[in-house]
Amino acid sequence: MTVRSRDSERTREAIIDALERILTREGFTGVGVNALAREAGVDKVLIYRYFGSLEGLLAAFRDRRELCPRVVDVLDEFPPETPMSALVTRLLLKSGRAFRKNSLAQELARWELTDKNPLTVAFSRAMEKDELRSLEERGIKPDRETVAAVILLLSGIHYLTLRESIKNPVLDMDLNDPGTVELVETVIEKLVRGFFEGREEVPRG
Amino acid sequence: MTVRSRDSERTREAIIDALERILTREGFTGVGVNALAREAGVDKVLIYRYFGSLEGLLAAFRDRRELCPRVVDVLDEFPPETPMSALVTRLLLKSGRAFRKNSLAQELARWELTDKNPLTVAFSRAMEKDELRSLEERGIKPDRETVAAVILLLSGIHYLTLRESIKNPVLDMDLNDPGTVELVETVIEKLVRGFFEGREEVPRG
DNA sequence: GATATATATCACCGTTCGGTGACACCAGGT
DNA sequence: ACCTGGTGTCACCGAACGGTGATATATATC
Repeated sequence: MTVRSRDSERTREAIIDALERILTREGFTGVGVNALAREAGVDKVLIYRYFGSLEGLLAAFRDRRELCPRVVDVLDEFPPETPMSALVTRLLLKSGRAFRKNSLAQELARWELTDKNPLTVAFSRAMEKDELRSLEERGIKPDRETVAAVILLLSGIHYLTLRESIKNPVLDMDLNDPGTVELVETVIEKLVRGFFEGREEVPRG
Repeated sequence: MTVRSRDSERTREAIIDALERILTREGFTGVGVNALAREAGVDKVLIYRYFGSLEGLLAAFRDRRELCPRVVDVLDEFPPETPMSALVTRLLLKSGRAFRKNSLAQELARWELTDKNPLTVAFSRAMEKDELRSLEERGIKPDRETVAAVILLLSGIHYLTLRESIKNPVLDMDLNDPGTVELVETVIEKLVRGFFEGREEVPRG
């Protein structure tokens, strides 16, 4: 065989890239030292050498890749007096759309539901806290119930997306159909609006 | 080795039982012909003989086991004039609690998010349609938006449950803590109530 | 140029995987 | 007694898995 690049940093990147490709293409079930080495065009011993173990590689991936797209800038277009319900609705829709377009994030979410490792844990943290940070950075400090509502709805969106992307959609709800997406988004909007309207009447549970 | 029971029906059951045990104990990643045969105390060739393939075994499991607990009888305690929002809320909470107690259903849900086979497809169908049938059997014909709302919230509940049962809870929300459960259930109740209140004002979208 | 070190390759280990062919056994009917 | 068909056991296959030790080679230093 031809001798390879002899540049350890390049090799590391090649392996991390391979992980990203395999994860996106085949999902977490395809992730293994042999498959990774094959995909990277590299001997598998280098994975152990540079990352210690598969877990180490996952940690390196976590540290060098953006795991989920930021949605912080979503709310800038809204004037400061925009009501909470509109903000939250907008946040959920935008976040859901971004998730639907991001195969890597979907595979990570799938993995995080089945396995616990440095990568999935980090992904969880990043994914969930990002949404809330985008609110808090604007001085909005959501209470526990609001946080729970956002998390619950976002989780539902993720669930439907994952089921759809494996071609086993929930109740034949095809999220590729614009009409279905509109339906779901309408429902989200109504749920959120009703939630906040109810809370204004009863500010303390 | 000692000669085995020589009762094909018993053997079939033993294999199906082994599948149920492995699934409950180790999840879908532990399901394979070798592991199944080992667990059942049976030669793996019998799996192929009696079920044709692993897929065939999954189909047999689907046909002979109750995949998810029925919640049809949940609503009987309610008088017929009970408002929709109360019915739906009650349905979601009951269904969520049942799911949280049912390890097998959780593993099937996990599987169904990652793989598509006769068992996961059947589980999906059973799980989702069961909730709606329990409404329809009472003459309640929910419209598309209500269906979507129920599905979305139920999906969220499942997501949180799966994350919690793998000890990677969403945003440190521990569903074993009664307070957290109460919080989530309160939020569900408020979301649903607000949803239906908003709809009464605007019956046509 | 010789040496040392980092780098990459190769060969191999034991295990598990999905899958198959050959054989042993027991029960039934004829 | 003899065959037949259903049943269970065993041995084996090629492939892929995670993991490791020994070896070649390029580059940097002296």
